[in-house]
Amino acid sequence: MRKPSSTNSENEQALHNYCDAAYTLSLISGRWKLSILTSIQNGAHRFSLLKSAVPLVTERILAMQLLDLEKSELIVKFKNPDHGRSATYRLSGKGLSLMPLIERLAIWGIENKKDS
Amino acid sequence: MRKPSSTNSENEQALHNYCDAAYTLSLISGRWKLSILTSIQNGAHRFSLLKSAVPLVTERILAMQLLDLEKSELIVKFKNPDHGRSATYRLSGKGLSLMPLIERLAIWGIENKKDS
DNA sequence: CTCAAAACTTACAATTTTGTATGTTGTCGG
DNA sequence: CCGACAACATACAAAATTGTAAGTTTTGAG
Repeated sequence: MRKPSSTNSENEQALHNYCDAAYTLSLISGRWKLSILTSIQNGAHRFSLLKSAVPLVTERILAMQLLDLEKSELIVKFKNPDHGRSATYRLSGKGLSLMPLIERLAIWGIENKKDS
Repeated sequence: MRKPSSTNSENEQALHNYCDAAYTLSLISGRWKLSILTSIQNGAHRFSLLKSAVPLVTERILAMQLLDLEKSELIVKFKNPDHGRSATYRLSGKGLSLMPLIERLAIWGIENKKDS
């Protein structure tokens, strides 16, 4: 779905090469990703659980974001070989190591959210 | 440029109400914002300085992101009343308080960037 | 005074993300 | 065996972001 050669994606690459924070940010930016990560951490390990843990997300978007997170290696998908269609999602070590940072983002948000 | 009533923006609002980290993230997501913030911190206080401090950014996008950051109150724009067209950009208190978090994002990025 | 540069603005196009609707495939309870 | 449900996939549309090109004011140097 992404063009490998467009000014847009080339700029993104270049940015990630000199701005490490922007690289990290890119892994977690995506409408529902933070909510998904915290939901998984809170025990929602299955697709249907995540669907209700993350209000308003649609199945398509949820599947996409899960795939992204998996590609970024923040989560791991375990397929149960017995049951063809049944997987569980868990945070990877990488994902876990990111959670304290996300927690700090949340704290900052609470303290600085505008009242408007 | 944003539709006030679209599923997209309504979802964003709802998300920010229950996920504080996502709120914070939304203030700094935007292709060049992190690079702009760190450049300002490093002394690039003028438009033209930022233009060269942030490689590849175009004037239009730079102006947009600066406006966004100003609206989010992460930076402050000081207009020199003597000179009509001359402003300086500084980090606000809010912006400054976010910098340590951005630094941690960068550290995580360095440690976890894939070698691929 | 004149010309170049700074600091934008405007109109437009390409790219990317998000959402809607519907279809598919396997599994499980009864 | 059968319909319901979980866990996706596909085709499409809407919205949002990013980039391109060019124009507009000041202003400062010469």
